[in-house]
Amino acid sequence: MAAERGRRRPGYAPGGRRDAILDAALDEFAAGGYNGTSLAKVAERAGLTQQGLLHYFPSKQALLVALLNRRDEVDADAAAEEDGRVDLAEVVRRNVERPGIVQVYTVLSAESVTEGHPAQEYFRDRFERLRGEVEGRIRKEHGDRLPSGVGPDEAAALLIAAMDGLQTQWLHDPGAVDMPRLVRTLMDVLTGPARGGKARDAED
Amino acid sequence: MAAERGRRRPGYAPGGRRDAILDAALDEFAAGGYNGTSLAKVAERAGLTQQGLLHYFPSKQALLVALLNRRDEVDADAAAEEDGRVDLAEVVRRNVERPGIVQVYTVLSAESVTEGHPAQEYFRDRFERLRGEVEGRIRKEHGDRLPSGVGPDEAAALLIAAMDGLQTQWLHDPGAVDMPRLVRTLMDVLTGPARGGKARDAED
DNA sequence: GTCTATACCCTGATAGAC
DNA sequence: GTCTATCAGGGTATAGAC
Repeated sequence: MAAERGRRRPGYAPGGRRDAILDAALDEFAAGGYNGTSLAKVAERAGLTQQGLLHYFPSKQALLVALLNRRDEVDADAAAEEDGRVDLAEVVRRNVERPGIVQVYTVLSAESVTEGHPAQEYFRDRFERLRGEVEGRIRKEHGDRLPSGVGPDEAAALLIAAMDGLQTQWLHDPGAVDMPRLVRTLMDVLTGPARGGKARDAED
Repeated sequence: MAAERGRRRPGYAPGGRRDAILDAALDEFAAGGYNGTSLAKVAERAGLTQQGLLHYFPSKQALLVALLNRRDEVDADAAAEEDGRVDLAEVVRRNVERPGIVQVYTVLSAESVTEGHPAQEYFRDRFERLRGEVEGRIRKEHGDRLPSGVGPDEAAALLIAAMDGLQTQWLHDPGAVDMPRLVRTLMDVLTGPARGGKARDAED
């Protein structure tokens, strides 16, 4: 389902040029943002020239869009594997091991609020979809009103916001915030006192 | 206290060139980020040439630093007026009226996690200071352990994170999230059931 | 499919006239 | 204090050889 997009997709297999370029773009956009990264840098990391890169992606903007779409496909595949669940605590645990991914996401989601940024629509839609998914999951698990008195829609927006904000703090100073623990804490507090399975493991 | 910095500060008064340039830089950095903004654009908005601008600020980096420092002074003055309190709910209420300010902050705080960004140190320090201030305020008002069982340090990191994350969502889609309401909700939930003065006003 | 060559514009910054 | 002139470099993108 997430596997076909264009007609034939030249070189999607591992080792394919297209994917190598997208990998390089991910690293470079993470390191410098979209505006701060040149096609030449991406190309060099992928092992070809800037003009060679433009054979696969006709413009810098197209490269960014392709990168974001690929991310969605990977996520969709992963979600399918674990049966459609959206376990935020698990997402956070994984993210701590992948600072690169976290950094592209953090940088691009903020950079894209600027005028005419090519990822504007992407992130607006993504936030909307994400809020809906998390809200639905909360509603299914805890009902239409959480014990804390908070609505599932509010809890969803707050959880997503906190995760993003914590990522920014964490990227600036990885030792300063314990993301998995804090997200766990917030979930516990939102979903009400001593509810939703095993609460905290450690005592403090 | 926050009023002197250099020796004499040429033209700090309203109408002063220096301040006009910083105002322009604020708007332009908000619209395009640091990397996405040229000195020429800032200069044009301020009503002089790029080279004229460089007479006041020797480099683009110096301009950014000056901008961030001025923001701190303004904040410090404002905080002094209301007697050192850090009322987050009030901050959010005000921010909704100033999308420009919110946008520079959001864009720059994320952009500055990139390699070699000139505002890295500024934001790392700012987050650290902010966490400390909010934690201290919570501790003074609610004690060393909140009724919810959450520590003041955790609550501080979460509140700041949620505010920043909500700003990003809000900038992408202003109608999608009610920032003041959501922050209020989070504060209530963190500080425990029906504590901390008047809880929610509306019923729903 | 990948390269060289190159067009064309924008960038931050310097030198120096007025 | 502000401008014109200018530099050296880098940006995206196109044309066309191989």
